[in-house]
Amino acid sequence: MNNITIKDVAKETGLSTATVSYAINGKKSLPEETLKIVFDAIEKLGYVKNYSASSLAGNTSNLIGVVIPQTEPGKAMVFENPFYSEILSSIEYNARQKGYHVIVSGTNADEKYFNLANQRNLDGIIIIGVYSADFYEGLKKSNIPIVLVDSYLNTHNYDLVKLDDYLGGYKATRYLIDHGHKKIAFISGTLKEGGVNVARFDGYKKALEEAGITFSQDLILTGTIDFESGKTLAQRMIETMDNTAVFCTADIMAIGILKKLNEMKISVPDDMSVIGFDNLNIANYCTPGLTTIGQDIFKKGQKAVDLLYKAIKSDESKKVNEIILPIDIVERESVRSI
Amino acid sequence: MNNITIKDVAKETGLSTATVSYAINGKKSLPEETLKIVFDAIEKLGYVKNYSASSLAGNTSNLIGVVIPQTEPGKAMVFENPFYSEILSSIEYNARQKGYHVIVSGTNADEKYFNLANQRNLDGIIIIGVYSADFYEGLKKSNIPIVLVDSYLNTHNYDLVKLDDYLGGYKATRYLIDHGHKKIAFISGTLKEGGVNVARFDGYKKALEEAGITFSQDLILTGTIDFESGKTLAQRMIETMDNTAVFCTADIMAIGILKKLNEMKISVPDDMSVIGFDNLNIANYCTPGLTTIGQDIFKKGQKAVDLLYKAIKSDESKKVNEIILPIDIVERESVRSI
DNA sequence: CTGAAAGCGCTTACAG
DNA sequence: CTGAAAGCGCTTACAG
Repeated sequence: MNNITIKDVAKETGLSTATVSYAINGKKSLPEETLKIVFDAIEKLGYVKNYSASSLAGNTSNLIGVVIPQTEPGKAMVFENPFYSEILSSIEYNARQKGYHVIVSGTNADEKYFNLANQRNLDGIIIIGVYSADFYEGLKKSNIPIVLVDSYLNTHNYDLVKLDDYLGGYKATRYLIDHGHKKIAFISGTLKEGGVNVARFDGYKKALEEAGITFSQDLILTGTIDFESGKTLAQRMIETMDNTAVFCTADIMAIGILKKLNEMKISVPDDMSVIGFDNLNIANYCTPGLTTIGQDIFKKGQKAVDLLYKAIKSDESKKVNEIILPIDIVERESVRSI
Repeated sequence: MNNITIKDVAKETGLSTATVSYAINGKKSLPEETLKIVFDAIEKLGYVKNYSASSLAGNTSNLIGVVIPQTEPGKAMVFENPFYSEILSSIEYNARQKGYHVIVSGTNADEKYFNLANQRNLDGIIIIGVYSADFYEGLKKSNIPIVLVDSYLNTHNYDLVKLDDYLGGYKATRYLIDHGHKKIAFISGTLKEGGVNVARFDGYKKALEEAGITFSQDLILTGTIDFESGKTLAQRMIETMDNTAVFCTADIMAIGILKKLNEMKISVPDDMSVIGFDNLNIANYCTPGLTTIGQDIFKKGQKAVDLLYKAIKSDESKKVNEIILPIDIVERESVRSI
């Protein structure tokens, strides 16, 4: 308590608090000498900036918010899908390198989030996934820089980073076709407008069409993006289809499929080929290893932070940046040729 | 921008900012009428509290910090072990219910963390795992309430929540013994003083002793708590021991063991029985399902928040609280009788 | 190149 | 029961 403040540094150096502040924030170019004096004193006294004060006075909080979808409104366990913990980890790391702290909040992503943004005077927000129109409207009221991750819904012209999901869907399906499969099921989370699943679905259909395979709605199954839903849909798949392969748009669901098939004594890949999407760590952990469409989640987080940082720093220049990260097939053991 | 402030509310209601503040914070008991007037105005104007200002003026930030161990100093990917994302999720959720936001930071848990605590004026800190003496020293300087999770190193008398790790180690080993195993390997992360592994190790030895089985150092292997290390140690285990079962003190490592054994064509549980610790989601995802010592991670996070909240609110009354959560065996398919 | 001073939006003794 | 006012620790025009 009774902390070292900028005043103490001023006293110690014989300079004014203004000069100390200028030195710390590098907003005015001060002579080398002055800088050294200030930084020496800071070092000596062990001064650290009080962000509450700085945020109040200057309207920069060095705090960024990350919005992550929740399975159910108001619930915990935002991280049941490891994709989110992996990307959050990357965001936190990259933000830290730039001097920002991260507030994750399971706040229902509705108008309410706008409150958090104001209460904490967030410098920027990274939004992962797709939300209701209300949510974006609410945020629009503030002028906080925003970066969208994995969203095709961008009526507000925010910066965004995503994958070529269409290509991913295409490649996954094509990979199965190249391995001789013709009856290929498609399992995913809800086909929500603006979400990644729709794009992946389109890629799936394109690959089918290109190979002269007739698309059938009977091979399509959707649920929620979690392990249990994967299990449930796997069972339904076995009961209602005679497919030889399945493309599942989320590894966490694909793992559920693997598990259920194993329980049903259906061998992967001997009796059924499975390909996922994400290349989560668990795709590597499970047995058989899951062949999947790999994305670089660390880089995704990094790019999101980079874009946000630029937007925060440059206020103006509202040209929209869109970064599309590459995807690749990661071959493991869950697909076989027939 | 140009936000609604307490002043606007004061103007709207014809009261002073002091009264509005009192109403919001409920620190003085105001007449029902006044409260209603204030809250109606707040509702009408859409006022939200500016936490920066509140933190500056009042020294309560409604912000809590969570310290999570890092595999390597300064690195990202704090969440390679899903245990951390699971407990963080619980902490965030429970903190939110009480009106707190959470800052996770991969800050190296050294003296530096003290800076974060000051910069952000944290109301409290939850520390998961065991750190260097420096770290605790640094924190001691502030008077911020702290709750330790999974630590036996408590020279500073902080509140803490943990498991009966000794009992867990005992039960796991006993379970294997009851299934006819006598040569039981022990695999864990570093046996760091004050950490959970030491306690689990003691439980392991106790069970052995009780069953009249001679302890052998040759059956002990330690590494880092991650998937890859699990794989590596599994190989070493197979090459150097003739055990029939292994107790691994972390599911994430046990999953690595399962994977490597599968690669080596050693069947679990036919050729080798494996029991883990944690009951992570992935213990359920993998095949065969991992039998493990289950802990309630959600509750662990919840209790940590509860203790912290009490400590924040009650300033005084420095009696140390210690909560020990129960553990249980979760039976799946990775252990067989011999 | 540097400083005096106002102000950011709250909280809280203190007075009435 | 309510209000005037000081103060928390910064930042930033403005002046010199």
